[in-house]
Amino acid sequence: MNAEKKVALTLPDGSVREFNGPVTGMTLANDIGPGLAKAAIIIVVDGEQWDLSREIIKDAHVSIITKRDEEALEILRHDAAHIMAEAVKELYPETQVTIGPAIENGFYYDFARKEPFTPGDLEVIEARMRQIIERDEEIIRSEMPRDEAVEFFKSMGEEYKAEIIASIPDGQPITLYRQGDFIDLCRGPHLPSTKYLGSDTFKLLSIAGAYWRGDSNNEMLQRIYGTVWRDRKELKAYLLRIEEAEKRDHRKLGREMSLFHFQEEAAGMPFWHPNGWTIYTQLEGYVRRKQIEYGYKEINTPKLVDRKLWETSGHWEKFREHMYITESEEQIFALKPMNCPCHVQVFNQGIVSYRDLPLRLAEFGSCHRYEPSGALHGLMRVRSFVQDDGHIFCTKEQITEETEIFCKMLLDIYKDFGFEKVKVKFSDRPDVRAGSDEVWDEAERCLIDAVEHVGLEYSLNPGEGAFYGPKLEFILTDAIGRDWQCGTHQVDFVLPERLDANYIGADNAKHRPVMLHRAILGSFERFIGILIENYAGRFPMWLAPTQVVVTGISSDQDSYVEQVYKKLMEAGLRAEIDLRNEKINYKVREHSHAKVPAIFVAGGREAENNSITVRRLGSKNQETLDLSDAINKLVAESIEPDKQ
RNA sequence: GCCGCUAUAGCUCAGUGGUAGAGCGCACCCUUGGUAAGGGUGAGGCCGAGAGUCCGAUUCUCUCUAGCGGCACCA
Repeated sequence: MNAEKKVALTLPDGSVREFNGPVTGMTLANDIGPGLAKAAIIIVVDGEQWDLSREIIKDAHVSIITKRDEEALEILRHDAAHIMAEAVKELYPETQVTIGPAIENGFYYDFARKEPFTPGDLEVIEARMRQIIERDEEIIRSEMPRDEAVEFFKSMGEEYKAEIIASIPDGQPITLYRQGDFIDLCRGPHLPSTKYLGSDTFKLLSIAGAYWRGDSNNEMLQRIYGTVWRDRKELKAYLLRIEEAEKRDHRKLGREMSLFHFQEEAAGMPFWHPNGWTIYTQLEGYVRRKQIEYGYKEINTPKLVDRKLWETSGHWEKFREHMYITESEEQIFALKPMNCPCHVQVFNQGIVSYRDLPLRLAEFGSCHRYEPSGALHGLMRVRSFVQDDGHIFCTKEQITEETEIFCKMLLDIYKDFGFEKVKVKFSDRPDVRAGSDEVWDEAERCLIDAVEHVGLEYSLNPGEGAFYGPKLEFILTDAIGRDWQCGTHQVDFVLPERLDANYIGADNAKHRPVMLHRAILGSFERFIGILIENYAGRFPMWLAPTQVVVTGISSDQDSYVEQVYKKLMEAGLRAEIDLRNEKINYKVREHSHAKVPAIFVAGGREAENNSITVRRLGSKNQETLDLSDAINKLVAESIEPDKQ
């Protein structure tokens, strides 16, 4: 013992524990207390996560991580992936394992196997995982020289693993983890044994295809997704959360509320029903007013444009496979996939003076793009859509201010839908780009300055800018915590050049304007999809397709109900009348399911004294009001947020 | 586009090698009922499209189309 070097470990509270020689995390935990030893899963040694069984041979700052710690979930999820791989290898030995990381809410593992996995297999695999957990297999770390490791996995028929090892840079140790008969290449760290993963804290969710190494040129593997939590309660809560999200699915609500539909003959192109179109036109009117407020001029440009323009703009070369092309009298046209070239055409009419800049042109531009069939997803990814598109033509000196104004406008609009939290991603120059470094330096600086001025925090997307300029992406968070990238703001030095846009400067010479491409909603289709899910179909009064339904208790009140309906319509409300021969219970139930925000009920009493009983969606309370008061209240509530 | 699954009434779904069924919705009748389903009767289907096997296909096989879960894509 004395021959060994002493090891002093500093704990997070600053206290130091000394040991006569190398010590494992588990020994340390036991030394501190048996409770901790039981709860411990890994140890952080000088900022690096280590297995508890690994010997610490020199002085270090350490902290023991238990199941309760934030980092624990990732470890548990990663281990679940290994346990699943072990189960799959036991059940289907012909399967090759590839990679299986922890991800948000869970994990996946990609397998190479001819036979497809079925949903039934998931249950079998899950049952075997529980057995492996019960076996409480010790998870043992070891290192192996790289060539030996390659040979080792090759000899087991694990070609993919061998390929991964071969691609690990020289000098990095190859670590293996063994649990039972299963050995996997892994960076670690792992739990001390399989039992640390609770047998009722995980669930396998789905099977999906995934390309080897994420490259569509490679073969497709089978991916199994699972979710893992600290305990049974957290798991149940998560599964409930998935269910709740499914209830909000805009495709389901779109059908139930008759907002829109899709059909085979126009895949990816929505057919808007009266209810959905009401939401759409309300939204459009709102954005139109906002655009006027922020100094835009609205225009409208052709949907079908000759190929020559797309050749000049560069789209024919870069974007052709996404464009719908048609021919008429030997002329080739394309449905516009973007509005920018047309906006430059408007800018180019007549002569623009520097005094006219910045010129802000907006269009609710109807675009078509041929999206890959597998990408289509309800309203969220469509082939025909309308952008709240805008292009600002300005001088380089105006970029910062214009960007600032745009950020303020975007925040202003998002706030009206309850989206208070907005994240910003800044994408700077890509490797392949147009324009000099000086121009990029300046443009990037302008965007950052603007974002900082309005007090937004941003994260960097290195090299993700467009080839024609840097960009900002704006991400909102919906009512159930999901992020959606909607807004975008891009600097473009190239298109004005290609389409020969100029203005006359104070020096009486021609100059090239800068173009800023920008959108706030992105597309109306997608934004409405997001709104449907955000509100769970319960739209605020100003957007609700039907704002109020008026109905009677019995047919004796029919004529009064008709009077009320007439007054509601005269007040400009989107009202419906329900004179069906049904009981009030039935009608309340049905209109509640339809998510109508207000139900006006008239019985004998109300008809008698010119009042109405109001029931609001989501509440069982009823309130009887004087009819004109009730109508005034609804009218007030229906005012669009920008008019309040 | 790729892998897997799915396609039956307006919706949700059951079912069968001998051309179909439920619930809800819809229509009509009875019921006039005070806030989340009153009762009865009835009408609805080329079982996604095309081809093949078979005496016979909604059912089995293949192709296509669309949808779903992912992957890739989102310039």
